[in-house]
Amino acid sequence: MDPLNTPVRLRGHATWLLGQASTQGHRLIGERMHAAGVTSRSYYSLLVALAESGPTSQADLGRRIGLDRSDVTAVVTDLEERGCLERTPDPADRRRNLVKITDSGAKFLAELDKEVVAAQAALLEPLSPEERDVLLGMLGRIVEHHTGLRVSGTEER
Amino acid sequence: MDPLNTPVRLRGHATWLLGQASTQGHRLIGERMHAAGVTSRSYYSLLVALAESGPTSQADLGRRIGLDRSDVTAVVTDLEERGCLERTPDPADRRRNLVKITDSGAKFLAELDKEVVAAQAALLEPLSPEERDVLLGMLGRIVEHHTGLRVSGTEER
DNA sequence: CGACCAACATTGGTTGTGCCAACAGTTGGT
DNA sequence: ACCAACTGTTGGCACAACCAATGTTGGTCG
Repeated sequence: MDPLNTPVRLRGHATWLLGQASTQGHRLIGERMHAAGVTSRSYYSLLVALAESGPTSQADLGRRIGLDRSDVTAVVTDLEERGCLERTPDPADRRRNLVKITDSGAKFLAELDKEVVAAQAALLEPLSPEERDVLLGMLGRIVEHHTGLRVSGTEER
Repeated sequence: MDPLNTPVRLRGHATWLLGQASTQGHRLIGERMHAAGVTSRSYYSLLVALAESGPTSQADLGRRIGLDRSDVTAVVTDLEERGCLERTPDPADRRRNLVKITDSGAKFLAELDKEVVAAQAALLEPLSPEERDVLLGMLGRIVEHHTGLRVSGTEER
């Protein structure tokens, strides 16, 4: 695109700016993810959710990261083939699969995490540390307002 | 998704927050656009670009709003059938189509504009007017830094 | 002048992602 | 015994972004 001639009226809209900024962020993350051998951002989300709360069902994982059950199946299958997680039938509830992260998976997640953190820094580069906090706080409030999500950093009393 | 159990590590990342906020914005705009009889956001962008700078070629329009030439063709065709714009071969350069907005198109754009502006307000509702300015300013700097775009509000000297 | 390359609009196709529908197996409650 | 709800899986749809090939026209350079 020709950045210098973007219509003025568009550039002032929050939705447009958010979309552009989000695209840049996804681009930065996508590049680094791809270099680490992963095509989709869902892989990272799922591993994070898995590491944060022990063995769970696939449906639960999907609900937590906002991924459809069907898509969870694909990601889990792929990550299982890579040895990043184990998928075993839950003896207590035979509908479920108990998904557990492996040591190899944890190492892989650490790799991805480094890339993701680096991408954040690259994206926010033009902002000072204080400004970054302000930005994250405001974005958190917006997301919280529209989704009911309790974003961290809101417990200031 | 289950907003209450989103992994903490995800919620703190700027890319995740930006993605969520951007999604909310697109949802709000999408709903209102759909109510106004339009399916894609590109329609609005294209009309804005067209209104802002007289008759132009399709390629130019596409470059300005970041839309592929092929997609521009589809949108222009549809908008032409609705009577929102006129597409005539450029006598000076017979490769091009001269695209010009019509009165009816300008009226339609005004309608869409109302919806878009309302969507901005809805999205930023939890922020004070001053905070909105700060947010837009910071987002502008991020976009500017990663795309080379000169976002309005940066000419402070 | 002719040869060549760049730009234009159009058609058609590919990819990635989110979402929905149906299915069989399972659980818990009434 | 029945029924509603849940689980994992497969398959498909819709939409946006993007890419490739085509026929045409403009401009440039030898």
